[in-house]
Amino acid sequence: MVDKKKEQDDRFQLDFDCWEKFWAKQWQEKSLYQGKDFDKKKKKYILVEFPYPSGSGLHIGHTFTMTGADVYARKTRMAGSNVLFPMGWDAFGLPTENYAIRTSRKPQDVSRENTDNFKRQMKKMAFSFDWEREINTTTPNYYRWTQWIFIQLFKMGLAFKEAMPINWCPDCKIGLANEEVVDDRCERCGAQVSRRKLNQWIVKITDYADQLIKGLEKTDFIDKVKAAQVNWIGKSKGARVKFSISDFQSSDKKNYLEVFTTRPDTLWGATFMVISPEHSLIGEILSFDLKTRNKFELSKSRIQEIEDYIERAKRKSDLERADLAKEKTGVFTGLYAINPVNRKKIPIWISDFVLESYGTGAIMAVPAHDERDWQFAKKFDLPIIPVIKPAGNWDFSQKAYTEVDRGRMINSDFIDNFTPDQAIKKIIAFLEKEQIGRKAVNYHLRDWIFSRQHYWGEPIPMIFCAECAQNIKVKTQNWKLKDKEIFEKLKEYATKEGIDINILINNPGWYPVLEEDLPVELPQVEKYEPTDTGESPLANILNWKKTKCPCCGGEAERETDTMPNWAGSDWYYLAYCFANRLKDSKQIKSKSKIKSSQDIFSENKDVLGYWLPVDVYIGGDEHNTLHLLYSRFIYQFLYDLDVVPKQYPEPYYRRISHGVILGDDGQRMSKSRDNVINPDDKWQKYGVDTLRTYLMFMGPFEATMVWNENALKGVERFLIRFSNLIKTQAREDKKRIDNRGSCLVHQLVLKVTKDIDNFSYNTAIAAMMENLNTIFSEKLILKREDLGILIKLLAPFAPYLTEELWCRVLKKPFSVHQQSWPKAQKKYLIVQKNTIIVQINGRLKGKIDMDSSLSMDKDRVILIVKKDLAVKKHLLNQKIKKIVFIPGKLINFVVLKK
RNA sequence: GCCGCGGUGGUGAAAUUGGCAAACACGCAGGUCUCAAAAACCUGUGGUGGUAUCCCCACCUUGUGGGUUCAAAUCCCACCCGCGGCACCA
Repeated sequence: MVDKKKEQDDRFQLDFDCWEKFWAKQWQEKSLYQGKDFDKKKKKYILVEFPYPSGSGLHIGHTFTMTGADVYARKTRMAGSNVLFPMGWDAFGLPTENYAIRTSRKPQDVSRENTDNFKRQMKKMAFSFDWEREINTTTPNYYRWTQWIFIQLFKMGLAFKEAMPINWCPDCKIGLANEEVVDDRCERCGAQVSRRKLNQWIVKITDYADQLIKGLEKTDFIDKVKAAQVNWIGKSKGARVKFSISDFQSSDKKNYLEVFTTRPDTLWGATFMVISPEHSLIGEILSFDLKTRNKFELSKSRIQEIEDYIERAKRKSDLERADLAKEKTGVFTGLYAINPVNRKKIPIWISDFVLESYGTGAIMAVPAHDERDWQFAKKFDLPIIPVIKPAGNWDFSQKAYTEVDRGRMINSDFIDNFTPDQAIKKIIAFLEKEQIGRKAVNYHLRDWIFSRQHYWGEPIPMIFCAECAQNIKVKTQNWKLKDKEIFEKLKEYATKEGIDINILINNPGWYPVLEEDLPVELPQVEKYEPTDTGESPLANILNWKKTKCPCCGGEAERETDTMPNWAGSDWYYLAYCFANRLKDSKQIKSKSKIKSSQDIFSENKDVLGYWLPVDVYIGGDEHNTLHLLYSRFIYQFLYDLDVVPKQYPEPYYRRISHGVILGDDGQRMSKSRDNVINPDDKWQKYGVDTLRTYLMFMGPFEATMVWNENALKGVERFLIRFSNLIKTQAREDKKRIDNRGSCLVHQLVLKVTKDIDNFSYNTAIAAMMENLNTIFSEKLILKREDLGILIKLLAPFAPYLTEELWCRVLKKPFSVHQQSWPKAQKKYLIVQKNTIIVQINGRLKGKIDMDSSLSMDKDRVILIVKKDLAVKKHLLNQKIKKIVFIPGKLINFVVLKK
């Protein structure tokens, strides 16, 4: 043991083990890093995504990201801001539940252990989080408000239950959101996803699609993130157009097909229509009686063909259906539609390239001007009628012409000769006037499936009363039979709870849990195994499930689904602002009855107003379209509810993407590849400061980087040299000091400050290394105060070492992390000498150092240059045509080429 | 296909308001120290060629090909490649 220690000392010369323990204790006792509500200093809310505390502990990626955030937070704090830099736990989730099932333990216990481990590691890494504000999404005091938000969504008509074909993972036994399915496989376990129809809570995020796009304007997200979100929402502008169906009326008296198109200008070119295999019209067709079948020439074999096609489409996976390379398939329905602009009869086909979930599930096909329609027309020999004349020659039998900004309309009646752009405006006006269509927009964004059939999540705080449901359904179906008593009761309830009665009618039997009864706590259970029936394990806990109807008082049942993982992280950045008040929300609850308006957000509007918005949000690209979009949506919703401050409609101002660290083989780290870097091993071997500084030196903060242990040793060398400099010069006899040292140090202050502000940590460290090299090679002696400045500049990166050097070597007062960030002093920034670059025809021929005042004067520079031996020879026998002079920088002689 | 980002030594990279390409670090080579090794320190290190084995000089070099300019890694045009996201979205 002793030998090992000694060996380490000899080898590293950094006694990090000793200081880390010592200073960690000091910091803990003094709690240096608290953000102070309402402090007069400028506030800065610096947020890094909170982790899911998995069993394997903090991995190197977390360490990297959080170090980056911590450096920024530490520097900002030293520079005089009141910094809020909090941390918490996004602890609901499947891995914990699965682990708990495997080991027959409680998820609560497993989660607590993981959280403790993460926290220990973060403290070791010296992340300057404000631990007073720690939050955990799985504590009832926290998810009480996650549930409250859900209830508000319901009350505003943005949450409803509906039978939805969902992506079902047979391994996890859980319904997945579209976002959780990657290439037709479960994002988590990789199992092939199948489709199931289940009753699911749906949140209407699509209602906020426009607002979510528009809100981006106000933020300072990097382009990549903005683009990803806009792309994900996928807004298209166009028109909805009604095509009547020839000789047909559906059971609900509809005799038309409505389509969405972005190209209403090409309406005259529509030669057929296509509906999705899930379209409701198909059900009608298949249930035709014999007479009707004959009318539409629907022979037995044709009906069979349609049935087969639909059956095949059902079995196809989304991936197969989306395969662009495959040939178009389809089947004719026997029905015809009437093109509303030219009264032409066009056939209606079924094909799986039309998606039920986008637009109206039906399209008008314009094969001359749409690639897919063209392919379909070619396959089934349907007519291709051009309605735009391209600028040049175009062979429509070879390819569709899809441009909008060039060409002229033809074959199109009153819009002939217009450009497609102009034609779109004309035709929309026409459609609206004739009431056969209207301007419309569509989004790729789908509504958010909010139900999960698992134990370890927030219970959805809803109650279902079968009795009420039955009554409401009867009532709405047959208004005359309305039961006055039930209606009055419903009305009374609706008024008391502030819910629009129509919402209750649209969701028969569903009521939110009374807000004063929140949280709906997860019951302690024996078994967490998910069931194969599509029901949550909570469904088996009968005494928990059983409750009273908030409306009629009769027997009712709780919703047993839980919320998705994203729910808790939707508002966590708000929770940090009032984390201390979250802790005693139990007390608030017991305080008589709270009014429904007294939610925790409204109550804390002042403190939210102080801290919001998040100034810098650091996180991974994988959350750009999911977490970031969901949480912006929830914030916008709360904003519209008027429970958060009105000053700024977005939660986050700036978004920074962090990079990824690959294993030393250049591959993504994974256990199977055995290339995982464990931060614990590294700090034990090299110390926390070396690890932190290395992580920041590896490359640009947002880049993908490869782990290189040798480079880490290089950083270690730098820290050793740095501490040697401070140690030797702290005791140095200070007689030989000149200004050169101070000039270098103050220039470094400028550089490091700017670089940290731009998250350009690698160049900040490079500059410090360069500075150190210069000090050594020029054998400069630094003033004590300059040594102090160097320590402060390094402090955000290497907090332990710099504290040691500051307090114990320079003997300055504790703590370096509470010192003010150095400012570059003008008197040290005045440059005495300039290097003039001498070029001939733009090629470097020499450099001449001269007094900076001289270097600004063209004639004098020319004189000096012409005298300089090294340069002079290049100018002999040359005819100078022109001289380009940049004062203080460069002189370029343009000479005639021989 | 669409959107976004990128392509610079042996490696990670720096330089992006046009003005010294390769800072800083790794690696490598040589040296000092040592019985030896490690560590540490010092020196060198883009390529090709030239009476180049010493300083020296010329030319070439930032994915490819053009262009603008006194001057281009940086600006413009065309193309190639890589990464990430979306994708039969009407």
